[in-house]
Amino acid sequence: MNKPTVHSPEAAALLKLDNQLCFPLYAASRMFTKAYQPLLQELDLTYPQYLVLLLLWEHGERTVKQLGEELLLDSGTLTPLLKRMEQRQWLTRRRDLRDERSVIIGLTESGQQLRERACAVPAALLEKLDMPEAEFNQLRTQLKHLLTLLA
Amino acid sequence: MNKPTVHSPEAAALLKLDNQLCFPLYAASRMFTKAYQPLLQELDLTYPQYLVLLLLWEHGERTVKQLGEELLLDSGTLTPLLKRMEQRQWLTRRRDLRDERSVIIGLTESGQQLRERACAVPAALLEKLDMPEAEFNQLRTQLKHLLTLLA
DNA sequence: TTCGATTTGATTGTGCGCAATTAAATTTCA
DNA sequence: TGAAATTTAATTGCGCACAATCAAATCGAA
Repeated sequence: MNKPTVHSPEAAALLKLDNQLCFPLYAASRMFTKAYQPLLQELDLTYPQYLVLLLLWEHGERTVKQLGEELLLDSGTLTPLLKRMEQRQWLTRRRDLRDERSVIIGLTESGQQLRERACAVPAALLEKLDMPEAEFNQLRTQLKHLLTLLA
Repeated sequence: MNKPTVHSPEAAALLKLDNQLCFPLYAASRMFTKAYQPLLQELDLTYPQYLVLLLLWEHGERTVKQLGEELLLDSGTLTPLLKRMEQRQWLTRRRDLRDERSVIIGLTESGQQLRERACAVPAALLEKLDMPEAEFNQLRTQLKHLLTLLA
């Protein structure tokens, strides 16, 4: 089996945007976030901030480390993001008394209440997408599998 | 048909990260870019810069507008990115003499030559992924379809 | 117990990504 | 033709995203 080279037709084909997996992934991810934007703007949230709230609504308090593991984001991204959310009084940041290295993120009253306004967001996006449920579920499953290959 | 509310089980389920399509898309996109990173670093390229070069290698000269349409990026992203690539002498920027509003992006000699080193990148990523070709192709097709729904 | 290794977050610096605005060139059409 | 509308980039400002580094707390083995 010969390896493709720059001179081989295979290598040239692989260098075309149209044959790649990563580009539609990259573009669709940005377009999806853009589809969220008008809905999230009403809540004064960005998409990554919304993701943090999803986890807090679902699980209650989380350490920065846990949020990072679940969202695949590091402290260089999360620390300033969480500080902005703290300033807006949606969440609180405090050191774990049993292990002062950890910072525990919790919801404020406003943060809890935001959930009621956010509950309309996923359904609105589903409607925007207008994708058959079977296709949606299959794509979600495949993306989760891809993620296990990459993470 | 009742609309889901925050109190309904459906709405609560939709607010879980695990049931969403956008999050695995968002996470997989970032992890994919991270998988490219060590390979692109050898070429002194970021992933979006690599995308620009893919188009220039494939099509030759492109205006900023064309690059923006093909990559779904706007001038606020492309202009500084292209200026950095110009500084590194991979491409040239010049006004279209027939329409001074347009800026034409072309490859330098170094930019052309970079193609030979980049041709190994897609195959290396495929190997890293180690995904059956059928699954790869199906996922790519579905993501392209998703992109048409979103773009 | 103590000191080296590990864990955890914070900080710094660079590069996107995008909304909003501006400015210049071109096109349109009255 | 000439003013208004449109097109195209550039600029500005803000928020991620992440590599690299640092500092503090904790853990663990000798």
